[in-house]
Amino acid sequence: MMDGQPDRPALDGEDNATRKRLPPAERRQQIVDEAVRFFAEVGLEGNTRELARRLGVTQSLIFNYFATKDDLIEAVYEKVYIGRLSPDWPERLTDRTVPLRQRLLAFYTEYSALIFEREWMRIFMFSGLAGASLNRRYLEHLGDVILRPLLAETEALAGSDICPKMEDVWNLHGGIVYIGIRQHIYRMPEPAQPQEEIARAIDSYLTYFAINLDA
Amino acid sequence: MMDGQPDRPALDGEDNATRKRLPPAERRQQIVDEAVRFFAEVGLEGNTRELARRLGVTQSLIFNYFATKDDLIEAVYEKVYIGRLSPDWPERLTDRTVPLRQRLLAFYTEYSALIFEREWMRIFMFSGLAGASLNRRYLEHLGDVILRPLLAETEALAGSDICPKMEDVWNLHGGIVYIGIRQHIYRMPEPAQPQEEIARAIDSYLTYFAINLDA
DNA sequence: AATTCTGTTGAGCAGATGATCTTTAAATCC
DNA sequence: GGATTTAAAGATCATCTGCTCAACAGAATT
Repeated sequence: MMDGQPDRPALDGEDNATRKRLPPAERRQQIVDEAVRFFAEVGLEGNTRELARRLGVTQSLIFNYFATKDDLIEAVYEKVYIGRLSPDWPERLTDRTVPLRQRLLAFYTEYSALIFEREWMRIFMFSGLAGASLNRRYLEHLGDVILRPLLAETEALAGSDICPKMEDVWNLHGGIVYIGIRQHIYRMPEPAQPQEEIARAIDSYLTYFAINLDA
Repeated sequence: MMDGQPDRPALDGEDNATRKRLPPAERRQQIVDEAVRFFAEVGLEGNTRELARRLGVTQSLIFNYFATKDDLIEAVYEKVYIGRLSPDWPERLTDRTVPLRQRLLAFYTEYSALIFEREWMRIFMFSGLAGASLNRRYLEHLGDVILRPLLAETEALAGSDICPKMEDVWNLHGGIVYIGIRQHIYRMPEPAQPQEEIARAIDSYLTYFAINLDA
């Protein structure tokens, strides 16, 4: 710093009292939480000084909790990826006492509520572009525990002469995810009825395989 | 530079002869071309020294052709975005002497050949994340000149009681584009039969509106 | 109240990065 | 062939950025 100004700026309001001497676990989490917001906004190349400014702490403090910036980013990944895929979905998706359409609606209603979130969408995209293996692993996992079972359910009910394939399930999934991409990556206006949009995508999928929407 | 090494590194083979004193227009284009490849690979925050190294020129030369790095990025956008949407598609998509399925297949075959390209896909995504207005403008344009006409064509042929909406067209489009995203952003393995995948997405779309696939 | 412990700060380093400017040398003109 | 023009190189600046470390001060312990 040229002018001798320390890295720690004037605090912007609110947390003037809470700023000092937090229990390490709490401070660490505070840093990760803010880092998620920050990196989601500006990208993973956002600098640690700006992040520190937003936290109302010095930049050096961050390196007290994370040896390197990459470690911090790793913690951000963890925070963002963990728990995104609820483990009970595979079971609920294959519960044949419930109509398939209803299962699909339930799943994509919950799932879209989880992922149509600016922070998740953008960090997922940033990390994907950066080549993080987490993305591929996440998608492979999704393919295994959600989409593949879904294909089996479709096969079990398919009435037409068209044989369901994995690509069809990916197409259903992609069409729905693209709603979130348009909104949060390209910042297009939020759709008026995202729920209905999802429902129509599901109906289109089911209709293609001549599956009755009521069962 | 600590060791007095100039910014210009040893040339990597091939262009040892062509390296000097090109006509300005040619050099400028050479820089933009390489910048597209480079930024597509590492992101828009890729540094100019590395870019210069790849070009086999000094870093300062780049600033002889572009006042700022932002100007260079602007030129990259131009190069990548220009001509991506062929002006004769709106006409061909509305040519009702051809079956709609055939028109859709022709369009998405050509369009996917254009956009399922790593450079385009990634620069489009990088610029979208960076908040470049070009993205939104491009998508709005696409909506106006491609998707909206497509909706009209669908309406004209729709046989079922379901009224086609713009969201349905976006869903078709999104599902197809997502194939490219999976491949080039998340680096999933290339689909075995992208053409067939596209055809099935189109058929699913048409079937939903009870449109005969042959007309 | 004095001491110890430790979360936090302040100052600064080394290397990276966008940008500038003087100098060099390849091509063109006379 | 010498002078002129102008791409391109070389050197360097100011700032930024990840990271380090000694010093400080708030809280717990005795």
